[in-house]
Amino acid sequence: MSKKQEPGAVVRATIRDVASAAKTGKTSVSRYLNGEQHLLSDSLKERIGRAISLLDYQPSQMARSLKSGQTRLIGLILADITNPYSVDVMRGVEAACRQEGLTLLVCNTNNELDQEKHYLQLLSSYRVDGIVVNAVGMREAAISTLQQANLPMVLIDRKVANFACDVIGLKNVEATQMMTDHLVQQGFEALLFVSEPATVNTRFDRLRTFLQRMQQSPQLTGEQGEIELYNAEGLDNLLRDFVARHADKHKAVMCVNGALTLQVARAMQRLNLRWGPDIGLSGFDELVWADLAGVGITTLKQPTYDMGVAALRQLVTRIQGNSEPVKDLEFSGELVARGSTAAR
Amino acid sequence: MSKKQEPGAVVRATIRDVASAAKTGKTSVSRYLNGEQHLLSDSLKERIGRAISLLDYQPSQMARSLKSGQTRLIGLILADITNPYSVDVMRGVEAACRQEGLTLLVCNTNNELDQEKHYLQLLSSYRVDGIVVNAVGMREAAISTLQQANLPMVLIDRKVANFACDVIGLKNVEATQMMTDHLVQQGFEALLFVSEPATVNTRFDRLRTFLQRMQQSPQLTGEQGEIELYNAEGLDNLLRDFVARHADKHKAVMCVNGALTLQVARAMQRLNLRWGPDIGLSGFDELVWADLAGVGITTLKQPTYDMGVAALRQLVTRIQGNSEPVKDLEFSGELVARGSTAAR
DNA sequence: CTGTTAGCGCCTTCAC
DNA sequence: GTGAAGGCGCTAACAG
Repeated sequence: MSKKQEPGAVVRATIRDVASAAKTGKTSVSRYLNGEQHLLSDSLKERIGRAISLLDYQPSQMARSLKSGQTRLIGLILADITNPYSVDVMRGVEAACRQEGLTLLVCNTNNELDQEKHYLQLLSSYRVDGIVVNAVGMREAAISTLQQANLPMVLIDRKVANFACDVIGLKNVEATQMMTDHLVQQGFEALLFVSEPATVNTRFDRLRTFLQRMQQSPQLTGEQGEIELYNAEGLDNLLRDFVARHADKHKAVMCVNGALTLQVARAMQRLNLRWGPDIGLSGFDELVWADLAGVGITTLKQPTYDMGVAALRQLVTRIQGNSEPVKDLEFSGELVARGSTAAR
Repeated sequence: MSKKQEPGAVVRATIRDVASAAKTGKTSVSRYLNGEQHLLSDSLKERIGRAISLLDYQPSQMARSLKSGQTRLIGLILADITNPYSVDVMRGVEAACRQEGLTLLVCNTNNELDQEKHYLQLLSSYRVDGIVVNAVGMREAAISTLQQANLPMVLIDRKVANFACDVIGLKNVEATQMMTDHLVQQGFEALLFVSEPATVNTRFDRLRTFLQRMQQSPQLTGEQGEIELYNAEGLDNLLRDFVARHADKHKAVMCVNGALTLQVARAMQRLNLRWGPDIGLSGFDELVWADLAGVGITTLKQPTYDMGVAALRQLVTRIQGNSEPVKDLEFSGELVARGSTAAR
């Protein structure tokens, strides 16, 4: 009698089927599969090989991992896969995985905490060897529960409060100073730092550094604006107001990340403000289209690929038992000056 | 004696540990976990709950799936996660998964056949319930082996030769005609269709349709150029040559996909050709920056999100046992006319 | 209400 | 060279 067959549950040959088809025991098949073929006689190898391809047999990783406790799987949790930054980092992680013989599984949390929790749970319950996380928020406990679970983890870009974990990120202070100084040197007198709500430390660090730096030049104006990414009207108002209040000064806007730079550029277009001639514009994160938009948009490029590689390497050392104190691995960014911040 | 502990293999409490900590049997714990709590006495529930949180117990999905044969997991294989098209589709797939209570695992093949094979194997061996695939190439057998394995699959955008499978894609003929007609109506007389090598049917279909359509207007010139995505020099030459040979005509370039549109825009910038004033430019796939680049770039927008949703829904019907003949689900695109194809 | 038992598919001693 | 037996963590009869 055939065994219970739920719809969608696919019938697969098992090692036992192969064994009986090859008129041998499971052990020999297992040996055949695990590179111990030198222990088998030629005729047996032959029979097993034939049986495998006949039955289209594929060993169940599920069962294998259950036995071994190891999966050679790495999880990558991304807060927003729409963000080119994330994708670029991912490519680094991926390349490093390949080199280590690990397989990468990617999960997108869509900036939702629920999803983050869900995927963290899932990956953990599937016993991945480690997880690289670009967290949604910084004060969330979801992630912490897994720390106890002793599952190796590495954070990317964003830290999580009360969670001791290696973090790979940008030298935010240095980068923000570079960018601020650049704008000042180019002759801008009133600067607006636009950020999404500072729910992650990265945004906060950049803002803080910007404000500190501006305090060193009292003759200049440094302002901040906070805006939700897709609040177009609010952004228009923010910019309009900023421009109006500094009609007689050279003005520039600095965006906390690439996603926001896009929105600000759109807003400027709506307001008939040309970046370059009319107003300065710069933003964190490189954009593939930065050269194509008007006179070009100045960006602060992060070594995303290298950061991804570094994240995975660090994770691997943890997986291998490295128990040094956690550390921050910070990378320097590079200012790519373009027409949007040309000297006045 | 503690059991053998490889580095990186994490110690986890098992259901047995919980059972003994709660002074009960595994079954009760299992029941507790699987929502059959009404069968348990309050005191037992209490004890089990305490034991679970004390030991920080997390059930092993590996073992669970091994038992049930079901994973509620869906795999998504993307040829190029760098491509916004793919990411947009993915968001649709993801949303639909969530609605169905499925979990999505994403794999990026980086346009490498090896990787595609690897991930196909992997997902299959982990017994995912189904796979959505954006294949690397169209004449590859790797994917076909899994067909026999009876694993539900749906293809996105690209077909695979000799592989009977549902395909979700664009109405390429209709879309190409729309775009071609648009360029003709706008007064362009010499059109160049630029494509990456036609290793996937989508590119081929679009090219074919373009050429057919151009034959209907013998007074116009329709040419084609094939170029590798990152061959900048070759692309420059291609464009330069095209422009030179049609010095006296209104010229336009049509790009087979979004990634190529970006490269062509860059090339035009290098050659000091302004899209709009100097030469027409249009491309398949919407681009977030299409409005920001000069006078704007005309695109053919695909309903990517809806396509992702449709792909998953179709996959789910297959998982549930739907055995209708395979079908092509084709979606209409939308021409978004911008300054780059303004009438001459 | 609760516990015992028998596998899911695989790998790994251990014995022949 | 080869195979039988036990167990990885879990669920689902089947008894009490």
